[in-house]
Amino acid sequence: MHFLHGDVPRLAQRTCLYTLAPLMADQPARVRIAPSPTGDPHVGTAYMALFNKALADKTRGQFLLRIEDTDRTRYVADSEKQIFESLRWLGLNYDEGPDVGGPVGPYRQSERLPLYKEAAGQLVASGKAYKCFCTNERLEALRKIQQAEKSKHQGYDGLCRSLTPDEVARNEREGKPYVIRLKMPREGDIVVADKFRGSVSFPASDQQDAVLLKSDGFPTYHLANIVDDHAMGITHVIRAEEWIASLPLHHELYKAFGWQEPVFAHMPLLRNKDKSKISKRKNPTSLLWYRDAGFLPEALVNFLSLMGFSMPNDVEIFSYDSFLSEFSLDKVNLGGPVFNLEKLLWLNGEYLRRLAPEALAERIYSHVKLLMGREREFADVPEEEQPKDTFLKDFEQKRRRWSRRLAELAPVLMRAYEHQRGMFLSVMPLVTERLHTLCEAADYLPMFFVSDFDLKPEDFAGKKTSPADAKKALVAMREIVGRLDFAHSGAKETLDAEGRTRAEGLGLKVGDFFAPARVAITGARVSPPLIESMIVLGPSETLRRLDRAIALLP
RNA sequence: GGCCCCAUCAUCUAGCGGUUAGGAUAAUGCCCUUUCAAGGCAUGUACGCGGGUUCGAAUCCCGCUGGGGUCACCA
Repeated sequence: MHFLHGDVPRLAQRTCLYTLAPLMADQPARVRIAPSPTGDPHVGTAYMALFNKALADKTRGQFLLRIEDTDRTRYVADSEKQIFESLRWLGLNYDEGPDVGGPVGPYRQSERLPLYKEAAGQLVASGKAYKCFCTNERLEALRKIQQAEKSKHQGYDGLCRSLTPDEVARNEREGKPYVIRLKMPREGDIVVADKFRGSVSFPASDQQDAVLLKSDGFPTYHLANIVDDHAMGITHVIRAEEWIASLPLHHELYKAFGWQEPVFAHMPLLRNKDKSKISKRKNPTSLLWYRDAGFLPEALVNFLSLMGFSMPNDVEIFSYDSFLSEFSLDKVNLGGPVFNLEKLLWLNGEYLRRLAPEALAERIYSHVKLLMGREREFADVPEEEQPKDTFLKDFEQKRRRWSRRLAELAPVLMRAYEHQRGMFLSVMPLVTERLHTLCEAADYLPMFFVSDFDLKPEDFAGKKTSPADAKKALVAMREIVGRLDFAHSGAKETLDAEGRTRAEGLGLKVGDFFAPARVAITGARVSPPLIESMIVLGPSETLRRLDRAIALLP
């Protein structure tokens, strides 16, 4: 028998959790996300929303949205609305929330202020918390000293904890502002359960008496969070790993109130390329960015579910429903996943390619509509504001250019979709496999609806071919096209075969023969397939473009 | 720095004591090809290190190292 080290108690705890787990899995879970309306809706919020919602759906429970707007200094007016919209865009709908209501509302913390005040008062009355009159100056000075001394204990020293009732009363009479702090234990370890980790232990001596109620009467996150989670019947708190450090405080708060603590499950943090916590400077973090760039919501959700979770049999492309059928909290991988935009781009392309022409056309139409009138937003940005990462910088530049083009052409493209539906649909097969994002359609779609290319003779010359060669090829091509029956089912093969014959006759490589026509027809060297494009455009437009190019060349 | 978390290819990951360590993205090469894609095929690349436990460790334990998070009257 070997009973070594300290692993016996830990094992015992794990065993205990595991035996409880199956029982709990069948209970409907009430879960929530609690974002703050302080800026653009964050990709991390969507990530947490996904895993929370999955647990709710899996257990036939409820998923709620609560707005944590207790910080008046960081409040951003539009933010809340954008959170609603982004979650809806992603299909991560919530059962209860500020804009949909529910039985335990209000779902906005600024509307629940009396609750927190009362809760804090209750703790003061029961001796679990106390009023602290320390000034900001004192706190700052304290912090400075602690840092200078590299003191083991960082944080509030608990001075006001020992104030007599008389002193408290006098301070209050004098109108001194105060905060309410929780009395944290000072000895021993604080051990808290975490669904993924078994348990996490913190030395109590490292803890400080945290502020629960600010001097402006607003609660801190910690107080509001616990009061609301309890009042709203939250059973599982699935949140980001950055919250582990406040686990002891939350645990002590539940204890102080005498409430049952929810199951905590701390998910890994999404990371930048350098492994640091995902951030605006190093990665697009705004959900609005992903929508504007033309990512499909289902692809983004799929991608997010790949962060820390994987399906059986190496399946990587799957719907939310199939994700759900396999989902389980204990399949979550705890290593911090790097958010890899390149892979998301690939995945989005996969989704795009699986869309039927009608569906793709509709998505492109909606996307163009979304960008309409927003040209100025997509103006080039100065070098110093561009991302440092070369891949991202490059993509961002292209994305701005694409978005600008789509925004400019929005009226034309929307009219085309509405009034030339057949033509619009027949273009879809030609662009679909070239797309990774919807905005990339800017490179392939417009040529079918506008022909104002600004071309010069040099544009028709190749590496080894002259404008004169180009002219010869174009004239030959015009001849072929002029005779071609566009309506015939074999038109493509005919044109291809005749083109090859003529190329040989002219002593040109097949590629060099078709290249000038490509420029003439599509306005670019890189384009959708030439012959198919001509067929979609029809004989008169094709000839018009060829003639114009021929006229342009000497 | 204190405390806490984490650790399989460059990246996302499979693996839960016995595998030629699998898949995907990216990269490279070839094929297909009128451009660009998409697609097909192929190649290289990983169990951080050191101790245990065991007949046998990527898998279990400990230590180290590395990375990350957190140390507010912000969330």
